[in-house]
Amino acid sequence: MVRAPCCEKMGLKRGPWTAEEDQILTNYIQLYGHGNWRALPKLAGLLRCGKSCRLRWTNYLRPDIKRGNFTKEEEETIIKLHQMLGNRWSAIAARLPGRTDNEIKNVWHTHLKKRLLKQDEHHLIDASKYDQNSAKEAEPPVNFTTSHAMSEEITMVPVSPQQSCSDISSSSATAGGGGVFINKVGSPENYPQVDDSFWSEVLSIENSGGDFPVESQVQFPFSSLEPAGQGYSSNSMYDDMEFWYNLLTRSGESQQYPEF
DNA sequence: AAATATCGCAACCGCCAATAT
DNA sequence: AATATTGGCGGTTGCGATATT
Repeated sequence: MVRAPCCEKMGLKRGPWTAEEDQILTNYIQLYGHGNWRALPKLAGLLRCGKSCRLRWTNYLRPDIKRGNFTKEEEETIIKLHQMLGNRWSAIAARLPGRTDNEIKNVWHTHLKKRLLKQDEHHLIDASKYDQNSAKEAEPPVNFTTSHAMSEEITMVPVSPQQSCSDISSSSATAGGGGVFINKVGSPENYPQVDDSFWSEVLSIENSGGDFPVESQVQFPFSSLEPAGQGYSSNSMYDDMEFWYNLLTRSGESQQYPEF
């Protein structure tokens, strides 16, 4: 099937919105809602395509949008959620009231990603200093961690043994050969791992019904994450987002995230 | 002061899943 | 069941503002 273009280019305006257009769109939606985005511009008297109207509304005009700079707490939340969820901006935005996926995506690309890269470089430098200083005394295990789980950029960063303890606790790590190694990023098995106590608690909840309401019980969205023989169904009744949010919030109760 | 580079953000594009017919 | 339509998402681009040379 050949999909019709989103909007006829002929005669429809593109580019930045004027204050007048904003006003028309806002007034119309406040009066009639936005049942059908495709029909909306015609009904409202706007020379825009429906997609453009929807984007303008959801990213800018919606009354519940929080404007202004992101707080430190919001930035940290984005970083943590990005570690868990990768580039699922809408899922991240769902946990940041008043912030849009577009805004979060922009902040990530323009601020947070660069900041993390710089910090990774610092870690690299520190680690190399550590290696040089300690090489004469003993061979330290070469540890690696990454602060960009599931992102498009994979940065493998050697860390000192002391540092690795806290870092690895909230990252995806496997021990072996005298060192700790992070799994490759990008496949389900590389998603966040938490310690055994977390999983055993989850399993006990699942098996017993637990103290938590049904809605908040952790489910496994990926069959590859399911503990063997536990009888989990891959077609989870809850979506992935709920799973990761539960994982994040519950694991965060007892574990410290790495400092950024 | 002018030219150039970089940054930040709004908007667009193409794809896909969900829904309607 | 097949096809058409719509909404939503993530990636990318374009452009004005600001910094640097």
